[in-house]
Amino acid sequence: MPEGHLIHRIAADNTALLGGAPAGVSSPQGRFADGAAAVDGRVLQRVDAYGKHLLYRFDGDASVHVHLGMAGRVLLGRASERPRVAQARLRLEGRGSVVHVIAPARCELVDPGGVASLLGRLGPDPLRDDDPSPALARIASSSAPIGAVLLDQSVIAGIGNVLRAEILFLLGIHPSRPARSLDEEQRRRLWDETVRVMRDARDRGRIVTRPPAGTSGDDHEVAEVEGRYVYKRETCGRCGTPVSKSALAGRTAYACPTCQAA
DNA sequence: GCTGCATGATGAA
DNA sequence: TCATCCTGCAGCA
Repeated sequence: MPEGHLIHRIAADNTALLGGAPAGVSSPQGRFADGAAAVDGRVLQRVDAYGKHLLYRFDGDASVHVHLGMAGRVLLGRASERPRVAQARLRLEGRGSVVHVIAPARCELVDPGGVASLLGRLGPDPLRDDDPSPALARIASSSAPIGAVLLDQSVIAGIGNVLRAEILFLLGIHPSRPARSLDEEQRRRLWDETVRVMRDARDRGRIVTRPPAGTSGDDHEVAEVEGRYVYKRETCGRCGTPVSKSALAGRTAYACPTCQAA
């Protein structure tokens, strides 16, 4: 269930493990057998991340495009370990390491034209040092709620439901506010905060927006919620007001009625 | 055991 | 806006 920060982390890890060497490519589960056979044995140059998309770039202008959706996962390990081989849609092995891609929503072979059309559908990626101006222009002119605009991957690539909730909280902006009601300063801060939060999340491997208060529970789930202000919380992590939930762009949007101006 | 939801996206209506 | 696909899992019977 990865947002952009984890996709970038996965890309960097996969490149470090498998990049620059011939890769054994297969589809143990079978549904990507043809695509895997087409690049099996070729050199895997590197793995790139664009928003929530992964591109495994092979010699010969062939790439494997992976999108994990909500259920997908990527497992990394030594070639000897790793039990879940049978259900992997995509398996890559090289230099003593193995990568398993489990349950992706998308896994397909693409040529340079396919890569170009994919990238053409994505807005600037806060983790790629892209120029934010196209995204800020879209926000400035959109009458849709800012909470819906932030999930639109053609505006900004890589934001998911957790980041949307937490970034808007940090800015004190309610998700149902029309995007174009943000002033220039708010739009600039929105991009800057997004870059900051996503870089931090990529480096940590998880989204933490709320500084830890005391030393409490060792329960992982509890700790996860404690690191956030509103996402999936009952009460605001800053002021204690009950968090409000609403549907925006088909997903549950979380907000604090006190800290986030409507 | 079954249902529905989830850190996602698409295509039809 | 809805149905659908990818899977796992919490909640319920």
